[in-house]
Amino acid sequence: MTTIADDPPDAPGATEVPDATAVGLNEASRATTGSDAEVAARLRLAITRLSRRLRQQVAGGVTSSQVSALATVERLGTPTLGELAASEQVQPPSMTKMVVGLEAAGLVTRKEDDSDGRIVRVALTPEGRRALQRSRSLRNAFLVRRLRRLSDAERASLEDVVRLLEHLVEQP
Amino acid sequence: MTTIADDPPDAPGATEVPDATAVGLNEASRATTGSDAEVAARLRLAITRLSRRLRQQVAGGVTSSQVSALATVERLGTPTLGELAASEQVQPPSMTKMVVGLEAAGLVTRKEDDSDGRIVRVALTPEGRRALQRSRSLRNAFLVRRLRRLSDAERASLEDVVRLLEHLVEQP
DNA sequence: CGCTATACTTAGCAAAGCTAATTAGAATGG
DNA sequence: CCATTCTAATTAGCTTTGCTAAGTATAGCG
Repeated sequence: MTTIADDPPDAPGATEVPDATAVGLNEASRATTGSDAEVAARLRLAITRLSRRLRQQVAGGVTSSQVSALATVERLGTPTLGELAASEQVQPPSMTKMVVGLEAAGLVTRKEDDSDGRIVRVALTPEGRRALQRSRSLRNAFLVRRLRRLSDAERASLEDVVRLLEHLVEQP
Repeated sequence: MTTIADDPPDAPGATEVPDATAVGLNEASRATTGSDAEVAARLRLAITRLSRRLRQQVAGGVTSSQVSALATVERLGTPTLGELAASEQVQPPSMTKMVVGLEAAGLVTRKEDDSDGRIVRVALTPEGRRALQRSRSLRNAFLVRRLRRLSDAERASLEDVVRLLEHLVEQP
């Protein structure tokens, strides 16, 4: 069961956004608003391509997915492999593979749980923590460079954008 | 452990508040963002995870990357393979492979250019066009459902968000 | 005509995901 | 207390999507 599949057949286009100008972006082009579906389509394509670009930035010998996993380990403390997989929204076997790689690279440790031998707990090594930080500065340089070229208004709303995307991801 | 004094105080995913209304958007004052680097880090993680989710939605027998390519072909008319690769920001060999797949699936045609035998032009077939539309409704349903759950303020700024992301992607 | 430049393809590899099946340990019921 | 069943992780094998390096074919130029 892929967490994602089904959903209510729902529902009418709860479309049109009344008060624009919410974020200080160019309110000129707002008139051309498309339907939810159209915005969704564009969002999807943009995400797909941007992600592609980011994935290629394999800086500091750590890949994008690895950084994501490391960041989640950091956030959760010493999660079980299953918790980690759930948090990253991948299947357990995928996370096993990822963690094996990270362990081989010396970035995390795996340790059987004391009270339950089935459980594997994952923790950051000092190297892992360093890699995470290095990645934060190094790899993000690419993005930061691009962010710099945005207009002031866009930059100003960036944090909101991020919040929105995070919110979108976190939904069940 | 520790040994690592200077860690950024908060982890990227640490916005542990998936509460819709809690995400207060806009307010010009928000321009006082965290550092560029920190916002960039969060943006990257959000993009990575969201893209992962979207990729899993392989609806209608067409994958996410295929849809992206089809959409670009539609947008460009009958691009050369090189133009298509550039537009999708992948290397030519990757696009060759992709197009071979799409052709095998009957979604595009490949045809040598009349005046230049080296050039291959790609065009949508009627099936390709249909697949694109089907995907737009089918696959986007997933996103649309999520978008519906956003707060009004978030929804209001969605189009700006998309514009910003598109802008980010398009940069050279 | 021969050389170079361009456009695409082939070959081979790697990352990151999946499902199905297996193994090992925990929990439970007769 | 053992057999069964459930749970957590792993193994095996596959797919998609990307890459680089090297090859092929055509164009264009001197």
